[in-house]
Amino acid sequence: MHNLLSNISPNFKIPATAREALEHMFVQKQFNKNELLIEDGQVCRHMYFLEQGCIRGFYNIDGKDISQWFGFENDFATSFSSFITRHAAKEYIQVVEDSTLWCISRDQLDELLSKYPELEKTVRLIYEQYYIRLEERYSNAHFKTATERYEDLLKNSPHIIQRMPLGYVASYLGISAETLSRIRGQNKK
Amino acid sequence: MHNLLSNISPNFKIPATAREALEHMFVQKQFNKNELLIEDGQVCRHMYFLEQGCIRGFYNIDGKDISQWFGFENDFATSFSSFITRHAAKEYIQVVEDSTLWCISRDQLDELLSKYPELEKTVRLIYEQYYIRLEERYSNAHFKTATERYEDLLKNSPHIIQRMPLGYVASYLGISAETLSRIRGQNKK
DNA sequence: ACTACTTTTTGACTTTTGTCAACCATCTTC
DNA sequence: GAAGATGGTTGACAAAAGTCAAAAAGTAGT
Repeated sequence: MHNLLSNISPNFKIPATAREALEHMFVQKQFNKNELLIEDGQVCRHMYFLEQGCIRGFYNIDGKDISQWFGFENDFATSFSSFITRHAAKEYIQVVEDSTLWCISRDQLDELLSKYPELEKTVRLIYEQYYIRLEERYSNAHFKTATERYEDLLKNSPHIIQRMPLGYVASYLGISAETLSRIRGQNKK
Repeated sequence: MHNLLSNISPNFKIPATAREALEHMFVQKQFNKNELLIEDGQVCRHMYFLEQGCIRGFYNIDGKDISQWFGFENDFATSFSSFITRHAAKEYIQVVEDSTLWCISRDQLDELLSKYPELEKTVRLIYEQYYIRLEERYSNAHFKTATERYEDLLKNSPHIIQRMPLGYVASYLGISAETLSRIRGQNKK
């Protein structure tokens, strides 16, 4: 549990009262490459915190999969809208490298928040950070060309390019794998 | 103030203790068509609640403006990342129809939340809703063609098409005004 | 080290969308 | 009610990216 608390804490204060409960509710689990944490059609009942490894969320559209987001060490991840609304998810979550994750169920999180309302603020601040990230991603996708999007990613999130297969990155950028391969080829010269 | 409370309340409970303070802190203001609530480079210090009218957030890229979001009656709106981080905004907020807005400053909101921590949960729930909306918007933009995106918008948010000029809608969908005009022409047949 | 499998690259061609320019229709305003 | 704005439409052409197919490179697993 060390990692979770030590990695949330630098940015967000966790009230001492809630620390212990938090430690008890998150459970550490090990997953192997290519395992699916959730599938399209299931309700996503867990929130994950990545201690080690990486995962991705993706949609399946007409047999093609399209990466939606990537998660690395110290990120929280879940199929957010399913987790919150308790409706069936439209996405899959796949383990990309063998990973060590901490899990908490929606019910436990609710319990935690109602017992320790002083955690609400921590959660709000985390949400703010994730909202801003998503907004940034959205606006980049909006007004940049494929090449610019790739170069931005290379500059701002090189770990994505280093650790995720090209095909995953291509759909994340909203382009075909062939186009990404060509862009990358161009860039080397 | 009636509208704000009555329109938040159906979805979110506002603790009675905080009601009055909330009413005092939001100030009603009137804005005219084409006024800018904030400009690129300024810090956005206010959060707005739309009682009547509509507004949009847009980026200016190489002299072109690109709509980022639209706000209508009973929406909250601000240049979120600037409001939260207190850094300069990268976007403009423009009043599209003459509008009646309720405003609260960041400092007042902070004050409100520290005096009435029971509001944290309300804010968290509002954030969840907005996050899910943005995620939906993002994924649609990601894997649908221009025509599908237009048809989705027509189905799910016809008010946008009815109340926003075609040029604003086009950049919101990530396509040129000409392409949108052609799609719309096709659809009529 | 060899096969089987997956991922990436390359080439030829097609489709989609963008750009530029002209044109038309309102709507405002003096 | 004429003169500008503003917003929307249309056409011709150009550019960007997608598709299909095949080759090449990389990665396991035995």
